[in-house]
Amino acid sequence: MSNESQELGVTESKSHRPGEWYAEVVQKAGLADYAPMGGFIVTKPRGYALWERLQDALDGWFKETGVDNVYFPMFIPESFLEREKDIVEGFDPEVAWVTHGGHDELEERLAVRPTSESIIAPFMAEWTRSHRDLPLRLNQWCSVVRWEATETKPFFRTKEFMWQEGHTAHATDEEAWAEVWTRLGQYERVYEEVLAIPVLRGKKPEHDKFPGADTTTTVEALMPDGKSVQGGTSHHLGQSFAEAFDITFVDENEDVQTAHTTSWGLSWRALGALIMTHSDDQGLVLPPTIAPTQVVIVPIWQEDTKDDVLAYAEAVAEELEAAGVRVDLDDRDERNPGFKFNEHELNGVPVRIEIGPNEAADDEVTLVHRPDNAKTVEPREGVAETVDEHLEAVYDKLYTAAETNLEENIRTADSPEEIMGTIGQHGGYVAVPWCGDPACEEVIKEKVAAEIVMQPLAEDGSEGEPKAPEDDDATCVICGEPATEIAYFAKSY
RNA sequence: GGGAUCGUGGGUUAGCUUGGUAUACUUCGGGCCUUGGGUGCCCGUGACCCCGGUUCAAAUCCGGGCGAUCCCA
Repeated sequence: MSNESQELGVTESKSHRPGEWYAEVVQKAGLADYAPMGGFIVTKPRGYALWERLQDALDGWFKETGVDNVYFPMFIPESFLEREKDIVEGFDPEVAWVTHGGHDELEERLAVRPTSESIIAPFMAEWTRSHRDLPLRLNQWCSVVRWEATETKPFFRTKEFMWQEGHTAHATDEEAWAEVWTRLGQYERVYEEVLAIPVLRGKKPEHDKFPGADTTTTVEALMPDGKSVQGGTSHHLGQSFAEAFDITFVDENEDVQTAHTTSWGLSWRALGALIMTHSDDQGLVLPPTIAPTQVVIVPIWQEDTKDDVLAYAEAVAEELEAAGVRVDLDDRDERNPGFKFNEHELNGVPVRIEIGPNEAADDEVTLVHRPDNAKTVEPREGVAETVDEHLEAVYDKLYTAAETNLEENIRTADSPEEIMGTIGQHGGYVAVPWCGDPACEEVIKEKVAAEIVMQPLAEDGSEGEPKAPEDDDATCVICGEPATEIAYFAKSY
């Protein structure tokens, strides 16, 4: 930075102080502000635009695969919430309650939804009469509130957060499983194809499932500081919700059957992962897939070249726009190019095109990649195609870097001490054979605040069995009993 | 759940130890200058987180709250 007193950009270091750095990027790149109440944020236009792109992608895939959008009230009567006991117990400590309407106390208090199973399920029950009504696939885009006392972080953990929650009912267990895998696959896809973040897919250990679920599956992303983020979850709810809320149907043989249900959700925590994964000490870095502006053109002129340069730049902008590129021509007169470079870097525009008298004279454009400042001079001819190639190259750079980080940070261990030592030293995942006893996890958790975040699955299309260790005689690294499962330990957000 | 640090114009910050008129940069508005990495000049707007206490007097000292960040469980 040429002038230390000008702190328009990011001043914190990602590697040394990730917490402060993250907070600064979020604010200075104009993604969000802190709200007056602790734990809430105000999502600004550029931040919300990211959410909208993610939403567009997922929503399109949902609709292609038989899901209809709906909207249920944000308030849930207490009596509804109580119908599924695991939900009550699971969410009780973090439910926000409405007790008054105007000046009058309500007869029955209303929960601000922490999740909507208990208000959607009764309606699914009403709407499901025969096997012909199934499968029933509903989704809603909304916010939910979980009044956690723990420390909050914009997008990663806020008391109110935006998400989508899908709720489905099926005639058979197999169909419900197929649903669980479809949605988990779509979550994996949104991370890998839109956010440029590779993920691990697996299941949560039994004691860490969604309240009331039979199985909770998850995609986990590894952050550069070595902590794991639960990127999205897809739950097989078995028949417990269907029983509690009476979701039954008459089958082909005129017998009454209980449905099998699923639910699945992905929140704006995905944006937290996005920001954390790719951004650097210059500010935000975004993959072109999700960047509100994919290309910024910065014209560089002298007094006598201004008209020519601008005309040339405008023509390039128009051509790109016509080709469907989200392009912005930054022709502000009151800023010099250096200022603009810095500003667009802070905001995470993936590709910059510099156009000055030299480019205009030689029928060229200069392209610069945001992640690594790689500079290329390309011919003006066919600029739209060239830009597409560069956008793809930027995506690949980001994905490859994240993939390398993930691959290099999955380790193994032969003892509890080694698990703790490895996580303490490197962070990341430590994969070990595990007997399945939560007490063994507790041993690690107490000492280093790392837990089992994920267990790889035996195979897709299965019923969520965890993958077994390759060695048939494997023993639990912690207690020495026979181990039939593999567990990934990590610190988590 | 426990501990630590911090809170001054929109952003960054000086002042706080030793109480007395609040410093500068930047942004923003206006004017001039002109442009290959935060350019230069002039003018203007704009702040002591909240509540209470001590005091003639509080940004400063004390207590409580709220908020932020970090560390540990």
